[in-house]
Amino acid sequence: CITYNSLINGLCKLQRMAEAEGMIKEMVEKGVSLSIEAYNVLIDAYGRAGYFEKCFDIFEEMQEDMGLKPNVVSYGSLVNGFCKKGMLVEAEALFQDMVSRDVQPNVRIYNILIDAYCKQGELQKARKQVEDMKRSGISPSIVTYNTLIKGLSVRGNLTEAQDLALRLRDEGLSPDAITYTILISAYCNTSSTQKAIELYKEMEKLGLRPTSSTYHALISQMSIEGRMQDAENLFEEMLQRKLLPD
RNA sequence: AAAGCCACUACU
Repeated sequence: CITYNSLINGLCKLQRMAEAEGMIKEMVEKGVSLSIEAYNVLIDAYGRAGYFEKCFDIFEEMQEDMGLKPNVVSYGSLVNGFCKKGMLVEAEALFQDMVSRDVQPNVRIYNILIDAYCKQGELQKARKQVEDMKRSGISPSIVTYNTLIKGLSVRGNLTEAQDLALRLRDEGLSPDAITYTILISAYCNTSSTQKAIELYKEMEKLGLRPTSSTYHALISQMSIEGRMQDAENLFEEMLQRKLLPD
């Protein structure tokens, strides 16, 4: 099962979807039972490529051939495909369709929608989606917060982004390396270098591992400011951590 | 060792 999945997944990632699909057809003909995961990776790959018709075909095929009902991952994959192409109307419609079929949403599919709203600059809709999610009994995850924090940062609302980063603790969550990297990059981009450095230190204190993009943001900002020694020190530190410069 | 190896967030 895992081997089939990784094989199909590998083919999909290599954009050899026709082969992946052919393999599935062959398996169906031989009467080999296919997992829902195998179908889902196919939906994901076609969705990312924008072949939405194909996705709907697969939704039907999986039911007809294997009696598999699409689950939240099947829907999530296609909703994500729509969202990444900016097709929010279709994404919302599909989400509603899923709910009407009694497939329970989870935090991840909400996050997909929330991210799409943020990327379109629809912060109000994003927040509303978070409220809807909470009301239906689903708690936000750190990804939910990171998504909102990024959305706010991009629109220059760093104050609120920073505030959210504090408030996520009220939900029993802890910021992760991505939370810090988003904020550090945002502060660097607005030349609030001191603030960025403070966050970097805080991150260290919490034992969160900076990534190469965390360093990249700090080092390039320091270079811009002519703080070559600081930049070099950070560069050394990055190398010591076996992170490659990007 | 166990887990994980089907969809979500920074950078790419």
